[in-house]
Amino acid sequence: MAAADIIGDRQITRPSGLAEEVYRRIRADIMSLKLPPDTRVSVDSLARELGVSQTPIREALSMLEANGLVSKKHFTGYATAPRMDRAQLDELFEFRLLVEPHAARKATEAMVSTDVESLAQVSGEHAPSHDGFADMDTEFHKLIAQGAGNNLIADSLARLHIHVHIFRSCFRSEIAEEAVHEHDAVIAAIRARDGAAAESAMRRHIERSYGRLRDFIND
Amino acid sequence: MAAADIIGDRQITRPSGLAEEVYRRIRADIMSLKLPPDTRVSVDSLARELGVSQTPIREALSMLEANGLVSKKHFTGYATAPRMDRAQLDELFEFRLLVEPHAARKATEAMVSTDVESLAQVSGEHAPSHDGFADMDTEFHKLIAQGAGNNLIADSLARLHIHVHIFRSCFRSEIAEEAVHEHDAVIAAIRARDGAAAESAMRRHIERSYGRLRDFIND
DNA sequence: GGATCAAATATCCTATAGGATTGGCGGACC
DNA sequence: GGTCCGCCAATCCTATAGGATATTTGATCC
Repeated sequence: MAAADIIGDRQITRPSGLAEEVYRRIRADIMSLKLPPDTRVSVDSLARELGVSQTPIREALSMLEANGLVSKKHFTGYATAPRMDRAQLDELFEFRLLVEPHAARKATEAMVSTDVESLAQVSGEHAPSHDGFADMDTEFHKLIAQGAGNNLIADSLARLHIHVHIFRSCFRSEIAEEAVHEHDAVIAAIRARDGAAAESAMRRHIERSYGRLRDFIND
Repeated sequence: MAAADIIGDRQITRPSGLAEEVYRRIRADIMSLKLPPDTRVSVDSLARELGVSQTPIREALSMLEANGLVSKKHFTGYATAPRMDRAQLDELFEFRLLVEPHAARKATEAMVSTDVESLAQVSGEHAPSHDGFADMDTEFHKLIAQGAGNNLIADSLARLHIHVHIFRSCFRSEIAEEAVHEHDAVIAAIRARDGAAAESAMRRHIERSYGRLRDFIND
């Protein structure tokens, strides 16, 4: 967000620090499954590959570790977090079910019309590809969380949503159609300024999403 | 927890990594207000003070930054996070009010009797000092969150509770008495296996806690 | 006296070299 | 054939030197 006003592709300057840039890069690689779950990540290799020193790599990996995307074992190295098992999926959706419906209700009261327009823009049939839907889904939930006006909630959900994204990508689930309809139901309720309806529509969406993902796992 | 079987005081070995040890140390200094909010933190000074190289200091500070306890400004250095303002306090307690009553209800159903015993042990008049109450309060909420059996919830609340601790320490509030009674009400409800009562007792506790802290701030 | 500009300092950021430790591999032994 | 032991490679951890930048201080000018 701070380094958004770069014109060209060149590294004109690094106004926001090199470690953060590395952080974004590695996080993107994890989310795109270029670094699959439970994979060793070497500091040396990354330093050579990205053409930077080891220090920013270490800082980036430390931040990723604090966010639960990689884990460190002493004198052994870093590794991407293993794919979520059944218990973790349950915990994650219990949490989402607790927080996101409340956020939807509050967003209904707090969002101004321009916010609702932005929200409507990340729904619909615009991007039928898998990655396109994933990005739209991420943006949809992010906008609602931000619309609720609570940064703590928005940050917590963003952190968790990364793991949902990875899990879903692992199985290349093609379930965009239903989810888009459920998103639209939430948007319609917000448009109608019906907080209770938005809350229950979001609850229904998350429950259904949970059901769709749960089928992929049996542990 | 991993380095619990050390016999002597000597540094026999560091099984859990040096960066993590530095992390704990700095976090402890922040929580004890030895590093007050909005204070510059120099990497060089810390390296000299703790007698270690800069690398583990940087890793520790990166982790602290990811947890919101310090912030980094490019080419300027690290600084401890400023004290919470009114808006952040509101957000934090909205979040707690959303999550902790639910955790209390679930813990009522999930905790076994030995867990309840542990819980009862961190209440009462054992430690009337300010720091003693703070530690007991931290432990109380941690045990309930863990008792609910959801690590995500427990971790999120633990992360937030640090900020509550700092805020409270800034004002040296002497409000132990009421809070202990409220804690006891929660414990009694859990003992009676009354989930609804535990939930409402926890909600009442957090609302009251919010009211006590809100008085200190006027922004 | 207040404001502006330039030099100095302190700090971070990067890069490289060397020491310490873990995990895996091959061979010897029972 | 199974098990144990020593060696090797990979990796992390530490230390130090040098370049770049923001903040501060002081002098000069209006």
